[in-house]
Amino acid sequence: MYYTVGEIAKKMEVNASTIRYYDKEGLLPFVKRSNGGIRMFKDQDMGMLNIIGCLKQTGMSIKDIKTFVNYYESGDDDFNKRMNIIENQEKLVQLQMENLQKNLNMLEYKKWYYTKAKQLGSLDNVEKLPKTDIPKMFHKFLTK
Amino acid sequence: MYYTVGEIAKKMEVNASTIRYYDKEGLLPFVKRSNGGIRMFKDQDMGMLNIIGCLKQTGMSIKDIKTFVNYYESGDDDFNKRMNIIENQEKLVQLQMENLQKNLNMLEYKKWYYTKAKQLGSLDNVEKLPKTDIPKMFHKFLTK
DNA sequence: ATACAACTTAAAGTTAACTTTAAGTCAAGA
DNA sequence: TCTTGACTTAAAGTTAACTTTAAGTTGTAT
Repeated sequence: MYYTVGEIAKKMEVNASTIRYYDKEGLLPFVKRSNGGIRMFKDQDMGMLNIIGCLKQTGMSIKDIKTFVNYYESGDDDFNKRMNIIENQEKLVQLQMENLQKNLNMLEYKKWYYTKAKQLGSLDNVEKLPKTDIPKMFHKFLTK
Repeated sequence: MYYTVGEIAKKMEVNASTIRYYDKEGLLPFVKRSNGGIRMFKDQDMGMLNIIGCLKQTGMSIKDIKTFVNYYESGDDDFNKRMNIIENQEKLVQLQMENLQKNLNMLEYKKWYYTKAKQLGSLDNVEKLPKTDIPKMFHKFLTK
């Protein structure tokens, strides 16, 4: 069972031209062609397409994804290189999540701030609140 | 107490030219100038700089941050607009985190996969494993 | 008063990751 | 066989968010 570039694009929820671009950049060396030159994706290719999508969604550049893909082409003999890339990416994702969590806390603070401003009638009145009236979790966001 | 563009850039861990670019794009209408034209940042400005940094780090475009900032300039009278932006951004951040978590799970699967390949001697041997030998949490990543 | 590091602007340059265009080819159905 | 929608490539275009450059100004320290 084979899939065309358009079918794969739909599955991956990207533009077909994006898939062609990835191919041109060397991310899809495993994709075979028909006699007429049409790309023929196999079910078996989905594993690689998914990991490529995963690396892309977690911020890896096309260039670095290419490096990763090329370790596959060079055979079965060294899992460590691929493993290192995966483990490093895992650490990067954890950092991204920690950073997002910090930013989420800041947004929570701003929400509290505006809610309080509505209650008290103005932003100035929130600024005048004693520190004891500000939830402890928000103290780190105070500028003065 | 005033800070120059360079001092603020250091605090925010960005290039000074980035701050100037943000100013040019209308993100910093609250920054006053000296008679000679030098930007003078106040401690009081840090709150806005921090929320700008937060919105930027969570993926908001310069254009949309500008919209948010402009609600401040238009005064104290409508917290709802700012609140809506903050709440919407919060939802976006939650989606980002959920997405990162899914990708982290995929990376975990790949790590398991390579570890297993090392144990069994080849990638093919991992492919041959019966489903019962694959942790349940990874079943969703199986392509066949 | 002079030096000099850091500031100023406008404009041009950079980068990554697509996206579009143009001109043509493939392959499945009527 | 013909039509037609989806495929092909190479090359040019787009976008956002900076970053650099050039030429000049400011302000602090000696």
